[in-house]
Amino acid sequence: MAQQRTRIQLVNREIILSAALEVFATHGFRGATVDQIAARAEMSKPNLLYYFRRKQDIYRAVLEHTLDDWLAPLAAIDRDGDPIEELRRYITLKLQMSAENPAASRLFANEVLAGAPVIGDFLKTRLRELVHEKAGVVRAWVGEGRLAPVDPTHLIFMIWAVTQHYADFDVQVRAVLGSQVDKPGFHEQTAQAVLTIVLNGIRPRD
Amino acid sequence: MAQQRTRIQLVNREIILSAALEVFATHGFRGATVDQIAARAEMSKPNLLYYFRRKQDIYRAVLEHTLDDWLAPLAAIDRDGDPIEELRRYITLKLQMSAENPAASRLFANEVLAGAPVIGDFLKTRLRELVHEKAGVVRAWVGEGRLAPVDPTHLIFMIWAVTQHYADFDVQVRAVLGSQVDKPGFHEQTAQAVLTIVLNGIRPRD
DNA sequence: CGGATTCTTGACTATTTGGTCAAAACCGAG
DNA sequence: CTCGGTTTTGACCAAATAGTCAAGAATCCG
Repeated sequence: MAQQRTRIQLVNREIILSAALEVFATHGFRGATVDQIAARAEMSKPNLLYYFRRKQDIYRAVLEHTLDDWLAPLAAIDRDGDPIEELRRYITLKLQMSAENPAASRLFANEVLAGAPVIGDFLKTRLRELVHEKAGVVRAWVGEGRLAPVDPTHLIFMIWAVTQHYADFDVQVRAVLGSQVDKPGFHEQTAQAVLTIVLNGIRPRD
Repeated sequence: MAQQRTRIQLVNREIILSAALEVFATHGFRGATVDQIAARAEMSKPNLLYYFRRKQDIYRAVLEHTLDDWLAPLAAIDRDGDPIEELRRYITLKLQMSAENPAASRLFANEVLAGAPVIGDFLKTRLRELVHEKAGVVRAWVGEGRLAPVDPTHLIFMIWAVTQHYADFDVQVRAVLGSQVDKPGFHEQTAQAVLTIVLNGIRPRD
């Protein structure tokens, strides 16, 4: 009974996680309420608490549910590929994720803004190691003259900042750009603009 | 009596705004509590509510207190200056503000993440106008061949994203970089890295 | 079908939280 | 010092919120 998952359980846990993602992404852990999540999941609060006994449990589950996806694109950067092409792919992938799942980006933003009480360990271990590894790759590329001399870690931060900005600050972007955000081709135009600047910024000059 | 401000009032309002900035910046409006703010301001809750009658009033006051400063650097971009130098100055100034007053940056981040319920109008009017004006300046520079062909609005977004990232995601930056964040010269090194990539990214190529 | 198990929820509790109020403490001008 | 206004706070209230519980409804399995 402990680990057994019925079909209903699988379905309902998914519904809850998806509802909770939206609510936590908008208001953060402290600002979100269990009632809000239950309402969005269209079930009673006690029913929701039947699947996750505490608010914390839902929050942790949502975070874990998203953490791995988040790292995948960075992990995929290949030391043996062409530097500009690898970074183009990385930036494109991150922009795509921000566009397709902005709530995930906002969830992290809220968690980090609050001081990363839950994912602090993750940041200091797995994330840190991965960044150092990939910074090493970039550093090697720079050493071979295949990239302009750039600080590898700050380059990674910059890519995170820019790509996640379009998810986290969507409301601001909309306020400035208006309806054109929803026009087809907007994401491509954004990708084009970001790629132009960043890739030109790191392309080796002679 | 209505508008009269005694010395004590001026002092205490400052203390409250400063305490509230920290709390709202960390937990957002909904996640922050009046008790937390009162504790940080080292006064009783009723005393705090003597100066600001509602939580909303404190929040609005803190936001307004910070909004104008936030726009100043962008407003200072001068069409008649050298494009690269103007943007270097803008980026440097924004990075400096993020370093000196990270709480202000986080306050906005939280507000925008929550859907900008309070500053939504501001974003759609004053911010929008200012961005369009300065985008026009950048567009003119590009037209004159003094900058590489870049989308002006996305350039502004990119600068915001990168500069504010170091304030908003400070915890993450620290997790990855460790204690070196506190070493003297870190901010200069960051500015160097950011300026190198962005400015090279938009410098005209021939 | 029928009994055991799983799922669902109305009603409830304890705690937290935003906000009030009246009275006490404080302060500053005469 | 004294008196009027200002500031401060302990005690309180109502609403919101996390979480419980027992009992009813649905589902599964033989």
